[in-house]
Amino acid sequence: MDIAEVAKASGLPASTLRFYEEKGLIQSNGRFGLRRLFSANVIERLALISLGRSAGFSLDEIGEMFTPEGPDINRTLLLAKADELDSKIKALTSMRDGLRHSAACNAPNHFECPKFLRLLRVAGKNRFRQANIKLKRKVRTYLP
Amino acid sequence: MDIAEVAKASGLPASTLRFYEEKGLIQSNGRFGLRRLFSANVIERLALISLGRSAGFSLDEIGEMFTPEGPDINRTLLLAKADELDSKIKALTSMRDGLRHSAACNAPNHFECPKFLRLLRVAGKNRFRQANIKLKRKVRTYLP
DNA sequence: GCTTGACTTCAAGTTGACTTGAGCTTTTAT
DNA sequence: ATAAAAGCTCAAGTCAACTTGAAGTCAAGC
Repeated sequence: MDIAEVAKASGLPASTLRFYEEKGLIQSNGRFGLRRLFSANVIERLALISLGRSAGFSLDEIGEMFTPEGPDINRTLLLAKADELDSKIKALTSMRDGLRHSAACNAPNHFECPKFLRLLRVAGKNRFRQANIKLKRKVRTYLP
Repeated sequence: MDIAEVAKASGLPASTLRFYEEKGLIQSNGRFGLRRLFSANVIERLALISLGRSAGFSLDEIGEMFTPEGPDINRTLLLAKADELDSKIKALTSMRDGLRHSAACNAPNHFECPKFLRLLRVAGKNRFRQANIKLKRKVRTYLP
């Protein structure tokens, strides 16, 4: 397949495909003149990348999942990611419930609605930041 | 409360709190000298912001949820966001299942495991990009 | 009364994930 | 045979969400 076909099939712009190739997330298997040639299985790989992105993983993290550094390290990493997703799913679910409730609720302000506040507090229990932000943030110096 | 107390209670650095205030996501209610004073309810608001961020909303989107432009527009927006979250939850769930399966599976490569590929295809059905990326991306010129 | 340390502002820097543009080459349609 | 369309590379630009740094202010403790 040439890059335009991959773009069409995956829904990603060609520039993104070149960028992903440069990052090592996908491979082209040869050239026709200058032009990259891709094999069909790149589509599945791109689907997985999109899925991972939408789940909040960084491209680097997705890359790690593809290239197991050792058999056990990889397994452990995958399970850790799965657990991370679990708490993300919980947060999303309470966010969703909160939004639905807010839409139905006739309190003047969501912050005055006890149901909303309860959802907020429940959700706050498994609080976390986005993975890629968490990783790069240094130890804070604002606390004693 | 002064900014350090808010930082401690919310887990966010003071610089972020100033940044959020500048963006209009939170308000300080007065000053003591130069120093901002916050009322205690800012903590709940920050919890909601963190929750929204972890659910993948941009700060601008979160801001929109706070400031209803009209009573109905707001309600519709909230429900739309809730639906968006629903498909996000589905994607995360299949991603999580895929990861857990991969960790347990002994196929040499996840792409050779039919169970994994099936999960991938199911997840691909409700494919989407991250909201903030989707919003800024122009109409693509790569397709005919 | 002066130092200290927590605060302030404002501008500039950073990071991840792409996109855009310039300038070139190659394929394809006429 | 030639021009348009599609690819290519490589550098630079963009955007959101913060962070960092410099330079100043101010209340509190000694």
